[in-house]
Amino acid sequence: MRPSIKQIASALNLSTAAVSKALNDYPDISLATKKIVRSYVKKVGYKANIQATYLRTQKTKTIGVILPDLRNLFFLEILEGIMSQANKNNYTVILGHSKESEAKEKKLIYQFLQQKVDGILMSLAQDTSKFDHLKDVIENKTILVLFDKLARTINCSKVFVDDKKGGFKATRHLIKKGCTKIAHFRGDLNPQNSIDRYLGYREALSFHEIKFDPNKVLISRKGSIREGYLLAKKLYESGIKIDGLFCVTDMVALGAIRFFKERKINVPNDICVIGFSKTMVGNFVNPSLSTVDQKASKMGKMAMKLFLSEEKILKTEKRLENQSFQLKTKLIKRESTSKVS
Amino acid sequence: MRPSIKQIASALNLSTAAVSKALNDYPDISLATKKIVRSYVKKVGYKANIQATYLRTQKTKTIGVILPDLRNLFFLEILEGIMSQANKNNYTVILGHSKESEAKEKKLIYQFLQQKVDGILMSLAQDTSKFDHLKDVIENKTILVLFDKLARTINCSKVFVDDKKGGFKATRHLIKKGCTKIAHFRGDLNPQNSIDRYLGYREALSFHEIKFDPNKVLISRKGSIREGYLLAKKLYESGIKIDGLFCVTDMVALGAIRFFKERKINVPNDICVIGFSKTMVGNFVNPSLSTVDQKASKMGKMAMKLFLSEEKILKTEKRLENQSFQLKTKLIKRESTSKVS
DNA sequence: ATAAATTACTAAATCGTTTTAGTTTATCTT
DNA sequence: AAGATAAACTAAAACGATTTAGTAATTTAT
Repeated sequence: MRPSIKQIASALNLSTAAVSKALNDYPDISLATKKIVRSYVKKVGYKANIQATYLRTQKTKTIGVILPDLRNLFFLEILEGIMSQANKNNYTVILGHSKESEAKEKKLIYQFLQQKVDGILMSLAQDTSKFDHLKDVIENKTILVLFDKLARTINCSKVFVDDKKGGFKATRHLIKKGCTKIAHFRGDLNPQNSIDRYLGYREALSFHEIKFDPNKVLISRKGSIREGYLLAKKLYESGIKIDGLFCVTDMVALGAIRFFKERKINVPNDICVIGFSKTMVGNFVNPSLSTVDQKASKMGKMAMKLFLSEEKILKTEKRLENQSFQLKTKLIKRESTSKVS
Repeated sequence: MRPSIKQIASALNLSTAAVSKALNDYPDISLATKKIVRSYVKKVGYKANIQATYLRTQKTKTIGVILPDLRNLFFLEILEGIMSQANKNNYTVILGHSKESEAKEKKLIYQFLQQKVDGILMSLAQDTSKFDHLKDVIENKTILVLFDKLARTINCSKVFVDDKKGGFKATRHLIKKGCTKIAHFRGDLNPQNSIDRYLGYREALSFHEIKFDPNKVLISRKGSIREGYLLAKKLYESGIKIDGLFCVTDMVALGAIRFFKERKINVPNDICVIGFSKTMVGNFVNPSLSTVDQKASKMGKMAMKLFLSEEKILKTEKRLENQSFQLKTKLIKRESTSKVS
């Protein structure tokens, strides 16, 4: 077992206070003593007990991260971004998996608050509609940073992508490729992201004076490959002709492409397809999938940075002060839209 | 802020001891008092401060998980398995990302020990060659469970897959499909997994009386798509003819397939290709990739279960007692080997 | 009726730190 | 030389729980 401060103190004939102060570089300890303490501590491999430290300082140097879907590479890249920053700043990361459920999300938040994390970084679950648990976080003087799926009305730090602009870019790209009959498989009505992507789609159409046709917009609730397949089938069987398709996620796009392949409809020559999110898979499929990069890793990094800056303010001014950061999307052109127009 | 036991005690005109005992169901507290305490606690939403509890009990109800690669879906499924079990048993999960580096792995372990986790569940980094840090875990009376990439010499609980049998199954599958000139892109010489898969490959060959040809075995160090591509190219340009290929990972297989496509070599008709791991991507590519399922999610669950059982033993008998669990692999037949033989 | 046993608590120590308020010794003023 | 100042510590309380040992009050046994 590792020694405690008490044992170190008695070994060096000092008080525990002196040892603690030496380690925390207090000015009322002589340099000589500090050196003795430091070298001894190094020798025996002492590390402060975090739990004990917390009890006095109320700081755990720990953050909680809640992700709605662990099988989604987008969130994993965000996680990677958060972790690399956390590591750099010596923070420990507690992970929670809400599985897109509001109830689980709530439970995790209370677990994290009980663990006395210094902050919670999270993306909301698909079906989260009430925000009381988020308010509780703030009331507990715990820093809250939302990323990707967020609640506009909650007063906390936020990192998000310009989904509308992203939807605009994706659609414009299809138009530039010569598509004129462009369908959109949008996400559910609830999270702002899918609404914004849809709005970007509409804006691009009207900007290029293409008439909007509500029959060309279908809703994907779960954003799965299977749903993409079924929506493509539904559209095809309804007899509506299209030459371009913008999907709310890469998964939906992959499903649609699978259907088109089965019907010998050539992508991109007959129909150009573009997704959203830059999931890793998009690069391996055939044809490779054009998409809109949400800069997941950067999003994670920014989330952690916002936390750190808020933590700094909290330390000195004893109040939470949040800020938002909007990331720019980037169009990724690949084979699924590589038609020569 | 949440109330402490002290505040609850004074509100109910009891001692802190009585409240604590009531909450922990001690027999020397009357049922009446227990009921009063419990209902009051529920009303004000009291939760024990974990850090304070730890200081006395030395139990944090926290485990640390170290993964070598966050972008690898295999590990993420394991993580998912661990997390679901952890959640069910009210354990908190601290996540660490070693990025396949021994140094990072070491640092994480010491961080986790400092956090006083009850156990560490991990898969070793690619370049881990010394195991002193693992021994330190055990010496600290912290439970250690290794999964997937493990160290045979370390005396701790282990969950692993029968890689040799898996390699055997994959190779036998190719043979059954009529392949006779079967190449193998094996992993590095270091982790046991790739050695075992290779041994399975050899065993299947000799079992079916196919002569082993060392020229048909190439080494992939990083297991990346790019490497798979380059190895396929190298083999092709060396003039060695093959009709079957077993790759150490799905990624390597995808790279190889990409090369074959470029050269208009048909998979599976000219060459059957099979990977290993059942990465999610394999299902989306064209042709879909045959592979060997390592049951990642189950592996995670088992790892957590081994931890829990060890924890139980530790509690009563004050000593670590470990056990191992070997998972069976499962052959996944898909298009990349669907040749009619 | 009195001693013994049981019930239902409380006091206080403890876990490992940090930090406030002293305290001792040495040094500086004047 | 006496008081003020500074330097370098120490004692002890505090954080929020748990737990051991002890103590009243009540019940049981003889």
